[in-house]
Amino acid sequence: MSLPHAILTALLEKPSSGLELTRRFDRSIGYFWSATHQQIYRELGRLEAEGHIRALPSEGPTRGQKKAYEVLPAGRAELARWTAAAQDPKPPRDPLLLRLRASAVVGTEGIEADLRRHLDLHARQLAEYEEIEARDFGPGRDSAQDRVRHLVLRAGIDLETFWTQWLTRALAEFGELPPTVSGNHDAPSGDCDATAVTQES
Amino acid sequence: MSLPHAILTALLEKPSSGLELTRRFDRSIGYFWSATHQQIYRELGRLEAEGHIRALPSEGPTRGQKKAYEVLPAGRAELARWTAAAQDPKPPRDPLLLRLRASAVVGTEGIEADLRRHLDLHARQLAEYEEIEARDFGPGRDSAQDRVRHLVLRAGIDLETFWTQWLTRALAEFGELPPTVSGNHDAPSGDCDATAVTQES
DNA sequence: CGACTCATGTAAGCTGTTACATGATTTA
DNA sequence: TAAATCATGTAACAGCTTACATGAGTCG
Repeated sequence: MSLPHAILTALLEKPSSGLELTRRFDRSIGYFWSATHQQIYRELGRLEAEGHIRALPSEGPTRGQKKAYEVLPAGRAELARWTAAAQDPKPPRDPLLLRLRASAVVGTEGIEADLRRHLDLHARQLAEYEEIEARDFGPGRDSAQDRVRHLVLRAGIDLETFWTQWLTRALAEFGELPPTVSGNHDAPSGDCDATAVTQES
Repeated sequence: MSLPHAILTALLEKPSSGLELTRRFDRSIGYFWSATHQQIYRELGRLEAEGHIRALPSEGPTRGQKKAYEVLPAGRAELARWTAAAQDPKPPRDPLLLRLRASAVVGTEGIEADLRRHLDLHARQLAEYEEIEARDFGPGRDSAQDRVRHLVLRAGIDLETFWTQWLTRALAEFGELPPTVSGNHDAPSGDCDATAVTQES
């Protein structure tokens, strides 16, 4: 149940229409919670029905006409409640790590190129975050709001740093691997239970 | 489309019944792709219908009776295809970062305790991973399979390290924050557009 | 007017979650 | 034989993704 609260946060920062929200989710908020316009329109409808937001007055037909929303007191209260409520962290769901694990069984053929591509993408994202940090969080500026926001940005920077470092290490490891681990199509898969995470405990 | 491939990987490592798979997903594989038994049974049914796996022969009724599966050649081929295929990384979806961002707007009241709890949980997970590393990846052991698996474990360790460090930093920051950022219930929310990630670009 | 873009929406399908149901096996 | 546990499932629902539909304004 995070999307409605992401929208409430965005609307508190600045009342917006559905499309404006969509664009903002492509940038700042979307860095930690992405959403498509279909999701956003549906959720806006629900939030309005629940009395958490309301459409700013505007005449004219409902189709094709911009419709901006603002947060009502009930919406702000709900957001504060949700923010303070305990929530367990969920285990990450990462297809790339899954693929790597699978490649230990079916062969690493082909995955290396994608690791390189991911490294490039994460490096770009890291650069973008660092640019934002330099621009928006220079010296001075340390209201409580700024510091909390800087903390969120730091998480983004540190996460991208982790990925670039890990992927670099992975590619180095691949360079040292015998050219093809694959080809073991019906190979000694019997004893692979002696090992690791990767394996059970 | 990752769950079926996670299951194929698990079954290649060791043919199993649904419940056995569920237990293995609670441990090793689940560290990067969790799944409940309902998901697993449904997916096993589909994989069997598609001819990717088959139930190992066993007489008797279908209910309440253990039913083990093994991967067929078509399943192995599909897994190899999926592993090698390019896939874009998806932006993380992290409720905690979302809540922190929301707390910059509605006040940090209450979230600090949960940050502490998360720090504790991540520290435990980190310790668990490091135990596995010490046990399963000591010196020696460097078959190609082992090295790939160690790489996956390293990702887990590095991720948990990131979280513990970031949460520690966040809590330190909170300690220095004025006791209550909250209370700005209808406060100067007008100019918060000058700032950050957190804000648009 | 025709094509294009902006803006809001509908519908279908898939994945993941929660709650419950049922048969088989063990144990007190 | 009653209760607990193991093992396999069913059903309903919520969230996310993809594809498509429709109206309104703009520009050639």
